[in-house]
Amino acid sequence: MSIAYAILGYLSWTPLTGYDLKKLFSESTSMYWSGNNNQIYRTLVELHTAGWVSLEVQHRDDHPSRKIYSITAPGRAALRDWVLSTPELPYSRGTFLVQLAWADQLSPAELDDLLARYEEEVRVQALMLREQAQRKRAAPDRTPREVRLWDAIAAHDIGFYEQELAWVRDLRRALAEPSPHEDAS
Amino acid sequence: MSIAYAILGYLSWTPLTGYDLKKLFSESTSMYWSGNNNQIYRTLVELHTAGWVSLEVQHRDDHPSRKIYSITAPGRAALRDWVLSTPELPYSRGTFLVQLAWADQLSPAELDDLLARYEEEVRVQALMLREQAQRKRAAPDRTPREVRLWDAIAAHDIGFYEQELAWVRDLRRALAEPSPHEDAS
DNA sequence: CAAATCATGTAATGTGTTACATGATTCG
DNA sequence: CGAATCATGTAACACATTACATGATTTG
Repeated sequence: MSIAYAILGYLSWTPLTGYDLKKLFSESTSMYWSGNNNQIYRTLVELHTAGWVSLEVQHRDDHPSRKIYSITAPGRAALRDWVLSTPELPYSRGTFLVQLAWADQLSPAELDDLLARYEEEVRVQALMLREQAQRKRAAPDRTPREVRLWDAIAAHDIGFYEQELAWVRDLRRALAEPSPHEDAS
Repeated sequence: MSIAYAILGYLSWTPLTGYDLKKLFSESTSMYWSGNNNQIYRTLVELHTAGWVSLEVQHRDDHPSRKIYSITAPGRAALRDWVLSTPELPYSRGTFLVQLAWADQLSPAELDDLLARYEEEVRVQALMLREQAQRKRAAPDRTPREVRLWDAIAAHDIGFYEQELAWVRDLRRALAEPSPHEDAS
């Protein structure tokens, strides 16, 4: 899809500068683009030429001037169309599964160590997200349903890492036991 | 990381051509690169200049000639190092959560319809993977532990979509109920 | 006064996909 | 004989990240 609609989404709340958007993206896990400005500034230019955002340049002596972007009516319509468009399947990615695929060359101890390191990373991440979700409980001027949706999004992220944690723990437990059926009659 | 180690991994089993690798990648969900050849052929050249693979060109009159790649000793060492390297956190991605973030502009019916369409897509995918996992139960000449690892990888994929399914069903159920705390005293 | 933050952007590079191009062989 | 598969590769483009560049303001 591209970052364009995520930017339109934020602008549908309130006008923002490129720098504001950059911060929003780097703070959010679900809006996963890593707060890199190349894409943001380029996309804002594209959105502007498409007529989906308008901009007001704020010249200020003593201050660097800011470009404040606002969503336009066509922009709102485009956002709405996109939100209603057929959703795509999500996917889970990480190099770890690829590492694991070729991990049979490792000794049992090495393999368990690898899994333990992974488990620890995932555990910390899950914990972090859970805490963060509680801290962020300040709903500004959003509707109750919107708050619910954002809560569901946060819960999704947490669930993902908790599922990952359960999976790796299961695997470690299974590998610790003697291999099944190996001495089949 | 890049596709390079996945290629080395496959070659650690048996020598293969670029075309073979292309098929392997497009068949596998966990080896997620979509079987596109640009990357594969380019990477094979890079691996060759790095000395991690060797190639034998099979000229055959009447047939298109094939380049058969084999892993070298340094290639095996590099693969082993990489497998032992610090695993990275996985991430779940999909545009759907971004759509959902701005879905409060929809009517309740539109929103539920969107969620229903997503649920259906995810349900089908989970089913497909579950069936596929059962069909693929033929272990060639792999060790029992390796079979276990690959089973775990398949289970991971299935678990991901089943978790997704449970999440979207929960959300639909929650949204069907009257909003909680809305008339807080 | 040094470091962090505000605010804009460009350059280089990496990663990934689709489509194009070529030509032989095999299978229905 | 037409379509699928084998087998190689290139071109164009989309998406993403890191690093660079500039310069003012605020904060410790």
